[in-house]
Amino acid sequence: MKLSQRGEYALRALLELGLRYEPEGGVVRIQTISAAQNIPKRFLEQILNDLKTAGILESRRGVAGGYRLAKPPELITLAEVIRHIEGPLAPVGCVSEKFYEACSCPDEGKCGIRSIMQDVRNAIVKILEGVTVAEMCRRARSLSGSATGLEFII
Amino acid sequence: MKLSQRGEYALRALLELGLRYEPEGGVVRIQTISAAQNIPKRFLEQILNDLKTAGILESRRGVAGGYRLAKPPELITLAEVIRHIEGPLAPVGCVSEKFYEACSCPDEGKCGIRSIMQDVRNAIVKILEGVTVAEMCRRARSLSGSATGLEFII
DNA sequence: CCAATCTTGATTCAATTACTCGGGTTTGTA
DNA sequence: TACAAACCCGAGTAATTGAATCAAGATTGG
Repeated sequence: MKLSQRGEYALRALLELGLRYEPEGGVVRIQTISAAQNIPKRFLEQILNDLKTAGILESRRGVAGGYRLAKPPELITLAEVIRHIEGPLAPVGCVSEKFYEACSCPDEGKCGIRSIMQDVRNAIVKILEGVTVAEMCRRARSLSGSATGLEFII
Repeated sequence: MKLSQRGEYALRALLELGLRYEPEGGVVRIQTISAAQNIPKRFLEQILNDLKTAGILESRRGVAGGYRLAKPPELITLAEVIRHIEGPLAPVGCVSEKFYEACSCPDEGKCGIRSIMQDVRNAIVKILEGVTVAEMCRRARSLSGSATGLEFII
């Protein structure tokens, strides 16, 4: 029932990019994110690239290069991110909407477990589809009791 | 975010034992559960034994041996079962009540992700602590539209 | 040109998962 | 008292996944 390290790093990177996001703003270097969020740089490289192919991030190469959100943080849901990095949100394949997989039980239609896992899936999806990167940033700011959460970094 | 095969098998076995449970009833053979639920027998052996050490099942050895629930199905929650087989219900270690683990983020107290994962954990726990083996059996019976769900087996 | 940066694909290493096996111990029955 | 049917227990193993790491290559600003 756990999020992988990779998934957690992805969220942390997006939080960082969200906090630094401005509509017409620039790009943030991998190195910066890696240092701020304590994520192994080479591993983060992979993850950001992966988020880029998902259309969640965009990048600029070369000497002033880096990454930024490909769309406003209000439009990126955590469900979308986790689904791309981890796969299904559902605890068992047979209740997944986006990644359905049959299970080996005698009759899926009469499975008491399935019916419960359905509920679990719905609860998880409801939360993660309702929370955006913007909301995540809002919570981070409010917890740190500051305006941007970057006072000690800038 | 997924339940392991082992965890799923454990639930399926408990469903089977729940459907066959009577307060002063007898014991069910591994072979029977394995056949009914389509679970590799040797693997199931391990799992049932594990559930036994957790106090969820009890067993009888010898020629008329087998397993049964160690307590009435109304008293066995899915949360208890999954926690014993899988570990934490929480999607990240830093929001787990029973299996807390620090994460590598810069400040756990100010982490926007943590606050959201807290919500996810609570939603999952609320469901799984509220559902018992008895409820799982009730759902299975109601889905199969029969009294016991075992008409074709007995 | 060159140095900083992203890009890409391969590779490594360890842990976990999902089983499988061989032999042990217990127990009801004949 | 055999004996066979069951559970018990500890290893072992093959495949997969997870978490990085590495080495070049391509792009860009100055």
